[in-house]
Amino acid sequence: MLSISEENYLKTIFNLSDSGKKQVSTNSISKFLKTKPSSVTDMIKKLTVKKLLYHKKYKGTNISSNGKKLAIQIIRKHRLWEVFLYEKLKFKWDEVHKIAEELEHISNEKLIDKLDKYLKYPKIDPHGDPIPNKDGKIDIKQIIKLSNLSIKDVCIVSNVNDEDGNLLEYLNKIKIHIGCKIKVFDVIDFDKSLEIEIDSRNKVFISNRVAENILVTKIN
Amino acid sequence: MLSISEENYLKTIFNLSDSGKKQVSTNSISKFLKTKPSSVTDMIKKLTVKKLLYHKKYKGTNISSNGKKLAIQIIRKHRLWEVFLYEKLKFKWDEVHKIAEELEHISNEKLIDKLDKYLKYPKIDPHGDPIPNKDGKIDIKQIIKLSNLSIKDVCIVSNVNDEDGNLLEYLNKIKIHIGCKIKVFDVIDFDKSLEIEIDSRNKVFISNRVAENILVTKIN
DNA sequence: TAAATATTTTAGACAAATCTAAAAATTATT
DNA sequence: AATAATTTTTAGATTTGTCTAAAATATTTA
Repeated sequence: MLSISEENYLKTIFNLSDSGKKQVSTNSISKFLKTKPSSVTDMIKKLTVKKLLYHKKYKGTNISSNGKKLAIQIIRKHRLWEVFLYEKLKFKWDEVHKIAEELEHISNEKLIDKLDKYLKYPKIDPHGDPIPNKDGKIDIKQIIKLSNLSIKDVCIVSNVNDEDGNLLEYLNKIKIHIGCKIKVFDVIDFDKSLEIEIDSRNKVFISNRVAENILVTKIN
Repeated sequence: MLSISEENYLKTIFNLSDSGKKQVSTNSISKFLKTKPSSVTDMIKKLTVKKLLYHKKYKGTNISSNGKKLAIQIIRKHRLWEVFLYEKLKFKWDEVHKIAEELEHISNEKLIDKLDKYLKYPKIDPHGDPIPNKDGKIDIKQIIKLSNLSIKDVCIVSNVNDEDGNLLEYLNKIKIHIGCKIKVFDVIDFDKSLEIEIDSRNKVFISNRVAENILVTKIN
């Protein structure tokens, strides 16, 4: 069993290391967690003894495969709770993270399994981030243009072309933002414009030109 | 803001004092929380400084009105989470307490308000205990005989006459147990027998004699 | 490459929540 | 009422996670 502090360090190191690929510096961890570098060194020592990290003095830290497994399970819990808060309790997209930071440390495997089932095994959280399954497997999210989707496809907006102020203004008006869910209702053959529904609420038509500037991840 | 430990002590003292009526001994707290009496003394000192308890050396502890308010809010959170776990996640009646012990310490007022709304403002938890409302008010639960209810009444079993083994065996067979929900579908004029539905599942008839030996709290 | 700067670690301190052992106060027993 | 038993408190120690200040190491710059 890990303490809440240990879990937070592990999760941070996993994230900062780009899912375990890169080394992480003591300073970057301390900046992210708003603790002092000396506290980070202490915790790194502890987690290294527990074989969750690799560490060589002055050389940065790597997460071990055991550490990775644990970190992924914490992230899984975090994202499942986010879905619950957003979909069931109707929290705003930007309110869920803070609360999920607390809920993610509740440790009860059955609870998470049942929550997962209750939410119908969601693949992504309200921010569009993928939810690892029980075995820690993460569906690689492939980012594609909204214009590439077909009828009945559902996706989450992961990015928009932010070079054009007019486009941003327009997207804001029709309430398309990063993290929102879009369902394609129709693709008009004539001009490849799309009839879409945004966040299960407003249905609008958008031109192919606009759809090309919205990057999404498919979720069905 | 209270720590998890402080919250647990406060809740325990509130419960052991019979909702703030009686004095609580150091030993009884230590027995309940499985800590040493010396640890209890330390915590009592701390909570007394915070004006949540009254305490005179060697004379036992009383909860203050501020302490009572906080304790009731913790109990509210606990019981609302129990309803969520039981009704939505389909946990068993006897599994919810342990998990709610963790969830009750999540501190976010909006979360509890939204959870309350989502659960449709339940008045009792799966054990039949009343859920305080946002203002800390608790509907006094009046324990009556099941035989006193009328058509469409809904209740929670709070007690059964356990002097008769045959009765217990029968109740077990038709799955009536403490904490289960019973809806009265019909009252037969002829012999005052009842047609009831148990836990939204099995519908059965029971005699007036049986209904007189089941104590319940009305919840509608 | 030597000096300056930045990063990381060590050493020692502190607060919170617990513990053990012993002292003080209360309650029960003879 | 004196003694025994129990309860409660105090005193001092321990663990966890943090901190500051200083030392050690690494990196950058002139």
